[in-house]
Amino acid sequence: MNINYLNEASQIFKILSNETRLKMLVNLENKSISVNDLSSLLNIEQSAVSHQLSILKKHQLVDTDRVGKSIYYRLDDPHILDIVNEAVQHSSHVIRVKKHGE
Amino acid sequence: MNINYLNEASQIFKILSNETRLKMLVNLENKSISVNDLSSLLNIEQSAVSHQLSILKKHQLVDTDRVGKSIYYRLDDPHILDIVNEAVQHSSHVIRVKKHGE
DNA sequence: TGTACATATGATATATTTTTCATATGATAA
DNA sequence: TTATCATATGAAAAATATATCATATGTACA
Repeated sequence: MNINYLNEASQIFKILSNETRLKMLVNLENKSISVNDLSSLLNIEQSAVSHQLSILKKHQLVDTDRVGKSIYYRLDDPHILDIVNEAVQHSSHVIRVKKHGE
Repeated sequence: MNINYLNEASQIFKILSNETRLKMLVNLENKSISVNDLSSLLNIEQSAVSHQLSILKKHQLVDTDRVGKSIYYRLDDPHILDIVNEAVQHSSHVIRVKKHGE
């Protein structure tokens, strides 16, 4: 394991450690969504959504396009979802093991 | 993407979002290490090490064996390193792209 | 131009994490 | 046994992250 990137890796995990941001990324998997739409979709107020999106954008996980008055967000780096997937699989596995004592 | 596990996934990412804990997991990849040894290895005081290890243990990423007076920690779920690896690869890729504008 | 809509941003409040300090617990060996 | 070493733990302090509120910015359209 290349230990030099552990600091960067921890940054990535920090970004992914927030359920709201995860939901955003997953929802953006195959389409762009405007800030307002994300806000109502996730049931989180606009300002909070903007703040979180700015974090994702700062770290180049998403990028934006303006369409009229709206800003549409889209994944900038779909590979990030592979990491999310690994974690989801890990979770579902752990939960299965707990339930059935495999 | 199975959206039901996003909460659990965010928990995992929360654990992995701390560089100290990442270093611990990576160092434990192929051997057990005592608390004291981890403390001097990572240059972090014993109490802080114990606190972090207890988090890892609570989430079943590590487990312990007592040897004499020492407690040795070992990975309980090596699969977690696959997730770390994905993130490390992501980081090194992003950094390469930044440097060379691939 | 001015009004409304969509989003961003800064400051502050709130919540969560991490470290530190003091001390407890548990095992070994004299 | 008791002195010492190794680790754990609880409480408080320090550091970070997140949400909220007020308001600024930018665009479209009457």
